[in-house]
Amino acid sequence: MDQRTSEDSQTKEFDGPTGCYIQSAADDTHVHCAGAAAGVVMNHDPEMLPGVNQSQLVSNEYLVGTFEVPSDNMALSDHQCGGMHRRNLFNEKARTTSDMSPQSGSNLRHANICGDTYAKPPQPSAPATIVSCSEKGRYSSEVYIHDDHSTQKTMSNAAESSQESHKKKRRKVQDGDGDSCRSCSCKKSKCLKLYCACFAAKVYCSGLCSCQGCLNNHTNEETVSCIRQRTESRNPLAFAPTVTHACGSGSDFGDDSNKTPALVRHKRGCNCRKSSCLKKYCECFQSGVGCSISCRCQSCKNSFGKREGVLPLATEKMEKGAKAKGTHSKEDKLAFDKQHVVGQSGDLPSTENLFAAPSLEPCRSSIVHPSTYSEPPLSTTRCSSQLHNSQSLIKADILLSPFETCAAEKILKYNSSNIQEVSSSCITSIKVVSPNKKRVSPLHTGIGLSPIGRSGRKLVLKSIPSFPSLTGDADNEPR
DNA sequence: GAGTTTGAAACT
DNA sequence: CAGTTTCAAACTC
Repeated sequence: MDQRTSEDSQTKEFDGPTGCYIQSAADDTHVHCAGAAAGVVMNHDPEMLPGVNQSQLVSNEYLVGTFEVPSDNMALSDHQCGGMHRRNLFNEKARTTSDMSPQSGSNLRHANICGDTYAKPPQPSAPATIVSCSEKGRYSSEVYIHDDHSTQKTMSNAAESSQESHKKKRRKVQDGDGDSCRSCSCKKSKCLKLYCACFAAKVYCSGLCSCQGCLNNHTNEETVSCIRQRTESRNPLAFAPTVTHACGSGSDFGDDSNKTPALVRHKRGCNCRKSSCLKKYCECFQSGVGCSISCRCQSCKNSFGKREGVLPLATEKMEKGAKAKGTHSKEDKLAFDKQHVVGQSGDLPSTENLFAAPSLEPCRSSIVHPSTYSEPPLSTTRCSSQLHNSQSLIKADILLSPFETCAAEKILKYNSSNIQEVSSSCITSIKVVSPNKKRVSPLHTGIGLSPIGRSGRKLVLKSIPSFPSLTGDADNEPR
């Protein structure tokens, strides 16, 4: 039965943020994506490109073809795979082992086992998928990925064992300390939304994952790239690290050694209501950092530092002085925070504004684990090179880069021309723990190093337009 | 291991 | 932009 013709065997989902259609069918896998960098026609849907053999199509960059993999050998190394990253593998549809015909050609699989996608477990409910991306006609190329049934079949063994250890793996992974151990268990998002920890971390899903219908793999580079761009265009901070370490003294740990340094905070903060920021539901807690004024949590009891523990820099020093005399109640602190934040925001962007700017992106990439970060880091040199004088610095500070915020501070402080030195030491993201980037709260300051706060001097930032999209404006910046 | 809870992300 | 829904991880039993 050709399930592609069956209406009830298909589901189509329009991915609003990405502008893509993800269409699922019970029997086939299609990725149709007019992606940003597409220009690649891979293994095709024979219905769409009749007469073209799956192995005949060659991408612009990689050979697209098939190769044989023994059914019990799922762990070819990336080296073994060579450059054949783009291959027609989709694990979407888990086939029962009874469907397999090892004696036939079905054990000659189109397997995407390169790199971190090897040994990817099959996707039990995985549907065929069509991803169709179109963005205002920008893209003219398409990517077709035709799922080969045998591909799916061959993965089922791995899937079973993978599913078995799913929970253990998940816990283990998340107890880990880096992207190298990241995994996900996505079932519906196809690992193409920020729900997916791998996608959010800009890494491809790996054999550690137990996701279903995963499209976040080397095979779908174009699709992933397309959707990443979409996601990022919607929220420039979508892939920014959530925990940052602003520049400043390393001794800023406050009085409580159990608390994280005041400058290490979740960039957007959490929004916890019931967990009291004491469970891993809380992104701050999960990241091992205290809550900050950026948070909107209720009943914060974050053991790494309660919400009131971190104030915008404008108030931080004042607060330190206050702490020496005693602690504030939370209500007092909140009132205190609000007062100061509002006071600042009227005249110029708060430091969180600066950090929340899309410009964080260029610098983020430098801190993502290189082995797992799947895209070339954006140039941090660009950021630095923009800072040739105070004027351009300030502009860049707003429009481009978070570490330039710090650079701006120092420059304004010292009127120094050693921008690059400064910027390189400014904001360091210590961990990409929780990839979620939902809110960009413009009015609070969590980790900022506001020059205002230190000197009381009001900078000439208020006339600077709010944050443009990262890609566009950043690219337009003078270099 | 299944079911529930939680809060971020996505959607309307 | 606020409210709602979806999603996957965290958690509980």
